Amino acid sequence: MTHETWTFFPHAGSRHVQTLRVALRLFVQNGFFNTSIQDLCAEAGVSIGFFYNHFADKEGIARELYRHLLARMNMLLDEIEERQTSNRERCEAVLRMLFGLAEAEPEAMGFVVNARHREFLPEEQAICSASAFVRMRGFVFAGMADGEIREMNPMVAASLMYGSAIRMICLRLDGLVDTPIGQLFDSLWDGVWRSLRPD
Amino acid sequence: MTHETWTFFPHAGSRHVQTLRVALRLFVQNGFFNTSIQDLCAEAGVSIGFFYNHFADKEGIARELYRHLLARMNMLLDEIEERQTSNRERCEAVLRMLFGLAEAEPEAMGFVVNARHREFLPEEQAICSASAFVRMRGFVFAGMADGEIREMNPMVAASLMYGSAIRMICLRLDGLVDTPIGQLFDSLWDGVWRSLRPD
DNA sequence: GTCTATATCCTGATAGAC
DNA sequence: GTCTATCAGGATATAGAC
Repeated sequence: MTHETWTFFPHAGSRHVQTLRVALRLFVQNGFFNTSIQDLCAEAGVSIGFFYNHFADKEGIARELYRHLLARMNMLLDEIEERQTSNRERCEAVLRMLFGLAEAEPEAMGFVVNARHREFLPEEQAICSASAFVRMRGFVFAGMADGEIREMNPMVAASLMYGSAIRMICLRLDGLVDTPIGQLFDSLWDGVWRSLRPD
Repeated sequence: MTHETWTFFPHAGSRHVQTLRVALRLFVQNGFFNTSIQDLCAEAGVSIGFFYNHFADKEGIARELYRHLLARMNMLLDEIEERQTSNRERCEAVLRMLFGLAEAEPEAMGFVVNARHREFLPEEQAICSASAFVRMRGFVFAGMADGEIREMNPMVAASLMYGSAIRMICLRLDGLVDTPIGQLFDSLWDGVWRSLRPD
C-alpha cells in the first residue's frame, strides 16, 4: 500500500456511504444550514425514510462525517508515526499528507479545515482540540524537546509549522491558487523549516 | 492618534450601531443561522419594526457588518502604508495590527477570520479575495520584487507571511492559547521573517 | 427495512395602528 | 419612525402502509 495519494474515503459503495459523500459535498458547497434533508436525499437518490433509518437526524449525519474524517486523519497519523523516526520528518510528512488530501479530496479537506462545526455540532469539541490536531502539535513539541526545533513558545512553533500550509490549502480551496499545490510543497516546506530549525 | 490599540468600532452609541454589535456577538457565538431575528432584537433591546426600518433583512445586517469590518481593515492598511516605507515593515505592521485586533475585538476578528460568509452572503466575494486581503498579499509581492524577500512562488510567500499569524489567532480565539498573543508577537515575527528573508 | 404522506414547529418578513 | 400582531412558507421529523 503506497501513499502517493491519500484519501479520506478508501472504500465507497453502499448507499450509506454514498449518502455521506453527497452530504459532505452539499455541506461544503452550500453549508449545513442551506442543505435541506429533502435536497440531500434527492441528490443522493435515497428516500427520507432511508435517511432516518440510517442516521438519527440531520446532526447525526454531520457528526458521522466529522468523526469519520477525524478518525481517518488519525489513521494517517498512525502511519506517519510508524514510518518516520524524527519529529522533523513527521511534521514534513504531515504537511505533505495535508497537501495530498487537499488535492485528492478537496471537499473532505474543506469540511475539516473550513466548516464551523460548533454551529451544527454543539457538543463536539473545537476541531483544533481534536485528537488529530493535538497529535500534530505533539510532533512539534517533541521536536523542540529533542533539540531538532529551536526553543520558543510551543504554540508559536506549532503555528509556524502548520499555519502556512493550512493557509495555502485554504487559498487553494477558495480558488486563489491555480496550480496543484503538490508542486509548491518543497518551496513551502523549505520556508517553514527555515523558521524552525536551530541556528 | 496613537495606535497601541486597534479597534474595529471606534464610535459606539446609536441604537443602529448597538444592534450591529449585538448581531456581531451572536453571529460569532452562535452562528448566523442559529441567530433568529427575534433573539437578536430582544438582546439588542429593539423591536422587530426598528430592525426592518434600519436593515433590509437578515442578510442586510450581516452584509453591513461584513463591509464595515473590511472597510475598517482597509483604513488600518492605509495608515500602515503611509507610516511604513519598506514592505518588510509593512508586513510586520500588518501582523502586529492583526494581533492587536484579535485581543481588542475578538468577536470582530472571529467574524472576519472564522465565519463562512459565503453561506449567508452568497453574492459577496470570498473574503480572501477581498480588497484588504489582496492588499496584504500585495505587500509581500512588492517585497519580493524589491529583493527584501527571497524569490519564490508568490502565494507560497504570502502563506508563509500571514499563515502562522492567522493560525495563532485562531488558536487564541478558540481558547487554546491562554496568554494574550501580543506577548508572543516578537517570537512569531522572528520565525516568520527567517522563512522569508534573503540568504 | 423502506417508502410516501403528513404533522408540527419556527422563522423571516409584513401589515397596519399610532 | 416605531411598535405589535400576524401571515405564509419551509424545515425537520414522524406515522403508518407495505
